[in-house]
Parts: sequence; C-alpha cells; structure tokens
Amino acid sequence: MTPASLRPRATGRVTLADVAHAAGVSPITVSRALRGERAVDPALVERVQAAARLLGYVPDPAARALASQRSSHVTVLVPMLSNALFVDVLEAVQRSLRPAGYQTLMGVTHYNAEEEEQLLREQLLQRPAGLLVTGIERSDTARALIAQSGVPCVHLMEVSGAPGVYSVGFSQADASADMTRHLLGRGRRRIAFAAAQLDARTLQRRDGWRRELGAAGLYDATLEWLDPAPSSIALGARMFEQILRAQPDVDAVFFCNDDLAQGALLAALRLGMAVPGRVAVAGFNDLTGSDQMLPPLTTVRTPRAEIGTAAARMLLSLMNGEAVASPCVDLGYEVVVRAST
Amino acid sequence: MTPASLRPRATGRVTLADVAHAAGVSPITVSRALRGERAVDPALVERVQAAARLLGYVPDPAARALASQRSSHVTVLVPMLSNALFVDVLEAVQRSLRPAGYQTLMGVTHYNAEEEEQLLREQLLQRPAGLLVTGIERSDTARALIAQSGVPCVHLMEVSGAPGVYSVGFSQADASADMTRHLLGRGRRRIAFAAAQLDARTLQRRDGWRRELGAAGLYDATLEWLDPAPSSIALGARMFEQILRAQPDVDAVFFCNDDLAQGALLAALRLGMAVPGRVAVAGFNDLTGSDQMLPPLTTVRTPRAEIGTAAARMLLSLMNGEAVASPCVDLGYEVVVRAST
DNA sequence: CTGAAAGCGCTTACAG
DNA sequence: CTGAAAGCGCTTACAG
Repeated sequence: MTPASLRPRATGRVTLADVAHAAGVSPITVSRALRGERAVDPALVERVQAAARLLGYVPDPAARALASQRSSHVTVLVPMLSNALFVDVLEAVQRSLRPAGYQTLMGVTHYNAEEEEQLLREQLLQRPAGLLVTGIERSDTARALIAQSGVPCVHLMEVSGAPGVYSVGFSQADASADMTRHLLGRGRRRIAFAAAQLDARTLQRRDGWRRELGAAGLYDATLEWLDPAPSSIALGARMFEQILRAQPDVDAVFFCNDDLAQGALLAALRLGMAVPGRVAVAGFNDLTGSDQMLPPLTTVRTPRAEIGTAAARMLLSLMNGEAVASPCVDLGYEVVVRAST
Repeated sequence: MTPASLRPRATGRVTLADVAHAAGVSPITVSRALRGERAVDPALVERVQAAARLLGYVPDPAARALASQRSSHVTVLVPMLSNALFVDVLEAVQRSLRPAGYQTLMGVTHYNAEEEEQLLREQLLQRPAGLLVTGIERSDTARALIAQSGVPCVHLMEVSGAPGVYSVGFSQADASADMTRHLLGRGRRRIAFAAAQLDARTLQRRDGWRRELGAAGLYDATLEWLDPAPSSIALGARMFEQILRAQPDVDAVFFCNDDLAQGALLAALRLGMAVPGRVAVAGFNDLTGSDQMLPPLTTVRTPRAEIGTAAARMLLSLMNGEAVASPCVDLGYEVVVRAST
C-alpha cells in the first residue's frame, strides 16, 4: 500500500503523465500530439490519441492556462441582452467557439463606456485567448487596454477600414439610407427619424437617413427625434404620439429599432390612426413579432447570427496565429418591405 | 544585469511573492491575508493589503484554480435566451456574483436534456466554484454528474422540498391556479389552456389550471392545447385562431407565456374578435410589451431578477461553506389584472 | 498565528 | 522529430 503521504493530494484526475505512460512516450510529446502541433510523428500521434481516449483524458484548463499564460476562454462584450439582437449574436458565437474548445465569457456593458473599461480590465487579467467587442467606437483607455494586452480582437456589428482593426458587420448608415430611399420611393416627403439609446450605431443610422433626405432636399432638423432613454415598445408608443402631435404633417416615421416601431404601431391602433394610409412606419433589425404586427412592419433584416458566426471564425484564425483573408467582412442587410409603408 | 536564462519567462506580472517581499512576510501569509482567512494577525493583514494595493497585485485565477482545484467561475445553465425571462435572471446573477470575484459562465441547454448533460460534463471538468441550473427536473445522468462533482448547486425558478436540494423560485402551479381562479371569478366557464415548449414548468402551469378547473367541475380535456414547438408571438397567433375555430364556445384562453398571448391579441385584432368581450386572454411572466397591447394583457408577474439575486446569494454562502438559513426560497408572484380579461 | 516544502498539471525554451 | 528540466503562480498539508 502506498502511504498517504506519498500522494498527499491525489485528485483522481487522469493527467498528461498517465497518458504518456500508457502510450510509452514523454508527457511533452503527448501535449504536442494532442494539441495537433506539427513536428510529431503521425504514428505517435495516433498512439497518443488512442491512449488518451482509452483513459478518458481531458486537459486541465487551469494548468494549461497557467503554463501557457493564455486561457481557453473568449470574452464577448455586448451592450445589452434585453435587445434580442445581441442574444442572437451571442448564441452564434458560442455555437462556433464551443466545438473549438473555447468557453465564451459574456460581459454586458449597458452601453456605458466606463462599464466597458471596467469589464475589459477584469477580463484581460484573466488573459482571454480572444476578445469580441461590439462596435468600433470606444474610449481611448479601452482601446489602449485592448492593444496593450495583445489579445486578438474582432469588432462586431460595424465594418471598419482602419488598418489593424478586425471587424464583421455591415454598414449601418447604408442600411438606413436604403430604408429612407424606400420611403421616398413610396412618395413620403415628411419622413421623421426617431431613435432611442443613441449609441454609435443608432447615430450612424441617423446619418444615413440625413444623407438621403438631404440629397432629396427634404432634410429638416425638426424631423429628428432623439431620446437617450433605453429602447422599448412603450417608449416607441410615446414617441410616436409625441411626433404626430407636434408635427401633424409627418407622413412617415422611421424608427432606429423594431421595438420602438412595434410600440408605434400599437399606438397608432389605439389612436385610430391609419398605417400606412395616414402615416408610414418603418423599423430596423426585423425583431421577433414584427411580422405579426397590424399591419406587418417594414424593416431592415440584419444578419446578426451570421455576424456571430463569421466573427468567431475570424477570431479562431487569429488565435491560431493564422492570416486572415480579409480583416473587414461586410455581411450586408436586406430591406424587408411589409404593409406598414 | 540578470542573464535572460535566470528569468526565462518573466511575465511582468505582479505575483504573491512580490507582495510578500514588500510586506516582509511569507507568500502563504499574503495568500491567507488576501483571502480573508481568519487566523492571521490583523496588523499583518493590513500591511499585506497595503502592499498589494501599492503594487497593484491581482491574483492569477489560473494559478489559484490549479492549486486549489477550484476555479473562480460559476456556471449558469438556462434553457433559452430568446425567452427574456432568462436574460433577466442571468443579469441579476452576474450583478451579484461579479463583485464577489466570480465570473459567470453561461450555458444554453435549448430545453434539451442531452445538451444539458453535455454542458454539465464540459463545465464540471473546469471545476466551477458553483452551479446554477434551471428547474428541478433533469435526467438521472445529469443529477449524478452534479452530485458526484460536489460542486454547490442552486436550482432556479421552482421550489423543491426535497432534502439536500437548494432552490429559489415560486410555485408555477399555484401561480397558474390563481390566474385560473381570476378567470373563473370573471365568470368565464370554458377556459382553454394553451402552451408551447412543454418544459417542466409549462406542465406545472397546466397542472395548476387543471386543478382549478377540476375543482370547479369545468375541466374538459379538449380545452388543453399543447404544442411542443418553441414559444413565439407567431405561434400564439396560430394557436388562438385554431382554438377558436375548433371550439367557438371557448370564452377565455390562458397562455403559458406572454409571447403566445401577445400573438393571440394581435390575431384577435386581425380577426375582429373582441377581447375580452367575446373571449378573454391571459398570459404568464409579464414580459416587455404586454402592458402596451390592445387591450393590455392580464398576466402573472414573476420575480425573475429577484430569483437571480437570491440564488446568487445562496450560492455564495454555499461556496463559502456557510450554512444556508433556508434551502428553499419561495419568492412568490403576482396576478396582474389588465383589460384583456 | 506563521512558514518551508511540495505539489497542482500543464507548456516553454533549450538541447539533441 | 523527441525529451529532461524548469517554471507558470498559487494553495494544501504539515510543522512549529
């Protein structure tokens, strides 16, 4: 019998050494074989894999992180989970990262630069293998933290031409301009833009709308309705009533997000205001329920699941030290015309 | 100058040893002082804390996990993020756990027992400090995995009287029974129950409805509409039309979740069917938008943020090895009567 | 209440 | 292509 003192903290775990012993090689060879490092004899690789499978070996992530100074988790920073948009992105990210052996650690910034910095600080101390952040804009501090960490980072939702910046998204301004053009094409002339939250992407949408109305000679600052409060169905209803009370000649309202537009459609029903007869209503993102509204909502379908998948794939390449074909992937969008415009 | 070979892998990180040196004590004393272990001279604790602060010391989670065989993350398993319910729970959990130094690792089971097992297996290999799972019911395998791991575990959303089971939630059946009683009180006699997803909690709600209708002598199996598809606004609309076509004498429909009920209200508008005049509609969970519907939706408000907070608090106690006052916390619910019933 | 020693399970860096 | 040695930064278990 082995005296307890000779194995004081036996954890019962199958270790690299056990696999090495079983396969008749050294631990480091097991390590290399299992990580798929080249420069290992294929025959050995197979022997090692068989032994590992037989013993049910699973690498210890903590030991690996300590030795390599790099953990196996990826941090994803999103602004808010109450916006279904980011839930879809997150799910797609997880679905791509998990099979590759990475854990997803989610942080919610609440659209707040300081919270983002704080999260970044905390997370980077854990030495994540990769980083996924929402949008291109952030504080100088946040930007510096990311750069100094040396952790590979991909930006979600927007596209950036800046050198050294990896991004997967689409042009928020172009999408918004396209929707505005659709409304103009329907003969609308007094097209209001209504937005909440006022984060960077919301303002890019406003810019797209401005650009199109300006080009048509129809821009008017009083058509711009910006509210910094969080986006919600209830807020959309309030904004809609407010806009049409203040400016009865408005013949279309373009909301920066579908929840607002859904609230507007409900308010219109309540007020007995015909949509699109009296006023057209358009949204953005094609959230769940928009196709069920009365009338069904015209909106912009955005490729959030695809963004999550593509960004995860790009990050995997970067984490593997591979070259990335294009650092800036534009996944586009689609104006979905329904009965509300 | 120190030859590079003497510090081949200097990470630049401030370590326990640095703090120990600065405070003039041994590393293990720093470790104990910083973790707030008692049996350290209060004067030393202060000296150590000062040194740590001065040097900007942050413990390395990987090293800590490797040495202690316990990581600093907590795994939370939820069925689905597209149900806003769980987003609220998750946010509350994170908000409570982060200040205590724990990272939240979220896993999505998609209401699938096998996915839950798989996630549990993966996560438990990482030796989480704690575990939060949704609901009491799960496969024997999953239950065994949790038990064998020895990781403290709190169950969310339901309450269980079983010995050794920690839970924070409310009685789904009672809530459902209360809503049914409300409908009966309004003079409704042909009250249908319509549900999707058909997870354990949905079926408990059905049981509460059955119990009340049975007690009133009004139960009828044809009033039960169960669809295993995922819950959604669109599905609610379809179910509503289907129910009223099949059983024109139904005078109320109680949906197991608000998204279904919202879809039903939209369908009623489309069909020109008066709510609550012709048929009453009730939901469950008081999701966002329910108060904005036409008419506003009667529903059950469930304390999901409170559940997240209380469960996190209970888990923190368990992870600290402290006794828990009550292993089963019932946070109740509230029937919110609006104009749809 | 404090400390010296050993060890957690890997990977890095250097040889051969 | 393979390996022996050292080390990653902590905590456990044992003394005193």
